[in-house]
Amino acid sequence: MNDSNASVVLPAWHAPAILLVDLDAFFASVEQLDHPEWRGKPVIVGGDADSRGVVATCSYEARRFGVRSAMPAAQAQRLCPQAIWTHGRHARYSEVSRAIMALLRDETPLVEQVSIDEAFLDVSPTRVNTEHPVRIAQRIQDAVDGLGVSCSIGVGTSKAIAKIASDMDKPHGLTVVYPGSERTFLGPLPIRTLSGIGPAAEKRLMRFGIATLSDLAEADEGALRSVFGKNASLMRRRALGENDSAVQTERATKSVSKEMTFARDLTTWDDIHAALRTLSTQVGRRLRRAHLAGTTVTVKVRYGNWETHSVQTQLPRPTDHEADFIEEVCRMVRTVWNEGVPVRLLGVGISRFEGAEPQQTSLFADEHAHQQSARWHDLASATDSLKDRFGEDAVRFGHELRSTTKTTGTQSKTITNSGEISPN
DNA sequence: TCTGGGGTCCTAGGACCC
DNA sequence: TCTGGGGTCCTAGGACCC
Repeated sequence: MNDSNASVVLPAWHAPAILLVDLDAFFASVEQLDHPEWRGKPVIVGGDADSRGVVATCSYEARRFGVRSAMPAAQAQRLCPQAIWTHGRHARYSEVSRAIMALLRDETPLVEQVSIDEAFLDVSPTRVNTEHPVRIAQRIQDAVDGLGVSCSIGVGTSKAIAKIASDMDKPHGLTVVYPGSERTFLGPLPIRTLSGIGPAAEKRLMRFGIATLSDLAEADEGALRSVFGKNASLMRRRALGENDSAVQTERATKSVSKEMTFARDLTTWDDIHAALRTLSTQVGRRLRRAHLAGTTVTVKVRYGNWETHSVQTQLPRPTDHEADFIEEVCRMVRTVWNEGVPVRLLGVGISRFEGAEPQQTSLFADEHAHQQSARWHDLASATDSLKDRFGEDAVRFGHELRSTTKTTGTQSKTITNSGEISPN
């Protein structure tokens, strides 16, 4: 099933063909690309052990020590003390990712980007395009190599098969499941390999004696319904290797959020309030950058004991500005937080976007409110562009200064609420 | 060993309406 | 006066993915 020799004659492919392209240890690979001295060494991208960080990605050299994604940084440090640690440079990863996604779109417009490091491609042979899917996969793998990173590719007749196949031989694997061999390939695999089955579903399926994908394919309807609800028949079709869903080229954003775990739990309203303001401001910026305005505000609070609560409410009209939801955010947190209770994490999110553009202030709103809103809007744009040019620390409102840990001094400026900019 | 952050989707229960 | 039930919307929580 593994094929990497371009001169081999390939069996005919008269069926849908889906590729899943998965970038290998992506963040760590980009770091090794940019730091040649780190190549061949264990590299871990993630947060600090002393501030509750976790591993985002690690190089294959680090995986040999048992380090894994999402592992607490403290544990990873014990397993691999000699690892090179680095914080993520998300902008750089996005840049490399964009270059790779562009390369994939040169092969076909039918690309579904699943995440920064994964995409499905529909390369089904047609009358116009008769090229063999495996040839396309080989060319993509070479092109990605050329950019200095590597990928594993799964080729199959459905997204579920392509996804599982891409995982079978990492890194730099090319695993092909030919049409007609779907059941043989999937049948013996453990249920957990199927995307959509996590620890909870696995446990419940095991209680019904369902351990493999062939068990799942033959399982009792009622059992599947009790585990998957309305998705029961979809999951069965996936397990059978039947067509599950088409490659979707576009997906609208449904929510924008920002959350933060604190190095040490917060216990005072002053600290919580300052954090909520910072989070709300960051959400506002993201909304404006994405040209989205929403009406649902959600806050999330996780206590020191890991107990987590969320509260949501509706705004009277869609907004892309924190000034319109900061008060609600604080009010909602007050409804779940009791004085003195340690807070580990806070989150703020906006959802329910109807039109793409923020709504104009109503013509019937009073003039003062209108001017206020327009001023906020102008101020927001000015602030956003300064931060885009000079970085997140370039501009701070008075109320944000309380919660800052570091300011650059030379470039730091304060913008007052009336819109004046003054050096700190 | 002490558990991130950004998302999507589903479910159950209650409110409300007809 | 007491009763049913369907539909829809909203909220909170949780599973899951990368």
